Amino acid sequence: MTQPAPRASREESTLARREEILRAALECFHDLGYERTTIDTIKARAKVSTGSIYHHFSSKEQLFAALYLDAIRDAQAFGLRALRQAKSGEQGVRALVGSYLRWISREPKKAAFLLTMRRAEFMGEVEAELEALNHEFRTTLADWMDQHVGRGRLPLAKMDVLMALLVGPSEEFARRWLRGKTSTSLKESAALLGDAAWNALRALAGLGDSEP
Amino acid sequence: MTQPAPRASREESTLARREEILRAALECFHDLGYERTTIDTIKARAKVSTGSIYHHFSSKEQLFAALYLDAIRDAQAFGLRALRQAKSGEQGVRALVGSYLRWISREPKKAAFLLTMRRAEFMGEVEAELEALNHEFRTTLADWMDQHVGRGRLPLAKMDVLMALLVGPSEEFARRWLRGKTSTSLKESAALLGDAAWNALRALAGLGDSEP
Amino acid sequence: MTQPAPRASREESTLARREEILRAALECFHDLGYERTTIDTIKARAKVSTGSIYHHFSSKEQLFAALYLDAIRDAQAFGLRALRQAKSGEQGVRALVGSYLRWISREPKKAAFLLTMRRAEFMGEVEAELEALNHEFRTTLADWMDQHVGRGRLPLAKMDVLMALLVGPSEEFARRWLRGKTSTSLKESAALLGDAAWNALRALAGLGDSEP
Amino acid sequence: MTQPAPRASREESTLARREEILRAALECFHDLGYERTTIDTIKARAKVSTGSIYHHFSSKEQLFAALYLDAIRDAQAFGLRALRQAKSGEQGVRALVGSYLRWISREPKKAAFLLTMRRAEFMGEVEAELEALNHEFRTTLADWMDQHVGRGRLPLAKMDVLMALLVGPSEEFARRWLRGKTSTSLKESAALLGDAAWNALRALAGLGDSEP
DNA sequence: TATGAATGAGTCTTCATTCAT
DNA sequence: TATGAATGAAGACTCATTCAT
Repeated sequence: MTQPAPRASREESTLARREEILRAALECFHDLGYERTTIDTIKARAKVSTGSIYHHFSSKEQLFAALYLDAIRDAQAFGLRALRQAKSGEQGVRALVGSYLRWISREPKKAAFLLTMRRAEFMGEVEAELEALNHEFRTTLADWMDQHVGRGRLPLAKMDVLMALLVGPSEEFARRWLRGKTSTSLKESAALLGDAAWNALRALAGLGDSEP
Repeated sequence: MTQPAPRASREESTLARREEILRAALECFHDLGYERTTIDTIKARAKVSTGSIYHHFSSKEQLFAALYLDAIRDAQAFGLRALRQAKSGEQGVRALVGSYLRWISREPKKAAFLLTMRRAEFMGEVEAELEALNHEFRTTLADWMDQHVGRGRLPLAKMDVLMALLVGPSEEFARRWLRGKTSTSLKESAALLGDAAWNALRALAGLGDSEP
Repeated sequence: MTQPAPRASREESTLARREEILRAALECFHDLGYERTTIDTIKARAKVSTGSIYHHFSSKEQLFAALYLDAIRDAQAFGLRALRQAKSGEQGVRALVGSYLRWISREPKKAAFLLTMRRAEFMGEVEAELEALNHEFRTTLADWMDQHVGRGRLPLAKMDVLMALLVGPSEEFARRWLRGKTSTSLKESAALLGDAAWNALRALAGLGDSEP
Repeated sequence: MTQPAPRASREESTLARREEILRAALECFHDLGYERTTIDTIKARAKVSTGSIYHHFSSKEQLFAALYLDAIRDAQAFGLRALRQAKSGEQGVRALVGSYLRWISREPKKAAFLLTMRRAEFMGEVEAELEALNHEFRTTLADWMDQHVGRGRLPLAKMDVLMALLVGPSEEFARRWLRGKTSTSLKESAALLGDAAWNALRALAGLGDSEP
């Protein structure tokens, strides 16, 4: 049932090396930005050889894109997990906002990557995967809303704005928090941002002040 | 007897050339991104010489930063003008949101620059000016709130979150709109985003459903 | 007999400007070297405009060459004056060495220029003048030797070596002194260097220990 | 069973490439001067890539400095070897002068580099090594003098001047010879320059006409 | 797979020089 | 004559990428 030891160890170390490169690259991009980060910078931080980086990633842009995908996958998984466990509409919205902020505080570098380093030009190679992720997220969210908020209550035309109202404030606040420009902590802001998200949703869905 | 013409023409053409470079650079950065835009690209689009670009801007990064400052100055001026003309709190908040969205639809490239191209690494040289602009904006907004919403109603600790609630949704929506990913137009979204901003402010300030 | 004032003042100021540029350029080249000195550096130090520099000198290389000529003319004039006043061979040789060292201590930057900054590649434009200066110096010196040391005592074949023996040590010492690498002062060294020059000349000329 | 060949070949070729670059650069600098030599010139003459030059040397200036160090190391080693083999003071001084001139005739380009191309501005990066070389040379020479000329006969204060008297004439003569401005050959001049050096040393040390 | 020397196209930037005012 | 903005050729240098070992 166990795999032959040597082979596993080879694969493990290979995987570990790939992870190490990703980790180092994330730090470099975060600290220096895309253009000030060179393959040499990453090589030095990851303590691997140039060739090793190119063995795992086909180009600098692709490495960047891989990190972006990684971050978005992480954040979405975190959010969806919270949503699925929620019993009511209100609880779900608050959980979504809260878990997003919690993820940001746990993975500030990934979050900074997601929120401030997007490079549309580099996404070409991973666009399909990116689309798939976003589609799944939006579909899941829409389904959940149908169930918990009421089918048909949110016309498609308003979905765009709704998304912006749900995540916009959290992302904007997080962006400022990541720059160290807030006096409020992420945790403190979670309740207020959750309130606002829920209120906005209620208003948009034309619900009364309280759910029956 | 005075000779204003020649002198003015030299100064004018000098200024014009600077503006032309900025305009061309904005387009290039917008269309190609920072790293795919070369000085040669800008030079060709602005129809100036390499040296001329470096006569007006000390580096590619500084040119980028100048554009960023330009955009932020533009957007803030637009928003503050709307705010100052407002007679009531509600009107002011709606005007702020509305005018911001209107500015975005009028200057989509500057807006894209502001919302999607920020490069913290490049701001070093203009950080002071950037700080000054932001400080003035926040101060003006806070003063206005004191007057129209009620002094003391918005504790400082909540200002961070309030700002995020006011502009976050508009910016998030605009980001998606600029990417062509929305089915709603900016204009249509303005009312909903204005509602939401005003509701969020009311909730945060603990105001009742209607202002007396 | 006097020239019209305005004209004189114009010419004077023009000359003064030229001198000012030369002075500034000498300092810049001395402090920074040729390639680290830009026209802008000189312009800033001389407090003149770019155009003004090009009004007086046709190129950076020519300005450099002008300074070189200036320095060599200065040094030679100084040396020849001393030589002409000498009554005997010994006195002449010592005076030559001594006055050279004195000039170096008075004009250390010009001396450094002469001794450490020669750029053969740049001398093209002033080669003729340079040749003329050197020819005159060598001729005068040879004539003087004929008179004071004895016609025919110094075969032409040995003139090369003689020149090296007369000025080589002083220049080598001066080079080190200019770099601040000597513990002896120029003044202290003058007597020893004068002795050596005279001894070397005597030996080469096959003279006895003392002149009759 | 061992595989020394491939590994050695990699190292060898790496070293060889570095040497090749140095050789080509020496020729280029010699023929064209520093500023008229471009990296492209060197690359063409050495038949290597631009990147390879920068793999071995961090900048054009540093490449220049490396050549300077190389030349000085070469010349000093040559001189010191001659000195060490000498049995007496006189023989040593003559050997030093003679071997120096012989080195110059064998390595005229390196010698020209040393004697006419020094750029103090570029030495920053190799200053320590330069100091070390010069210190070793002077120390060795001083020790040798102590043994062969007589301890204490040469007060430190005169060492500066002595050095200038020993090498100044040879260097000055060589400079003119390298420019093709001498009618005497290096070889012919060696005897005269050796005589003069020895006489100057004797005079400075206060020795009589002949060593006992 | 790993390594790191080699590559060379591509860029930013500099700076001597010109010239309209 | 003086000015300094404009020019653009030229150059140093970088750095992603390749590939022989």
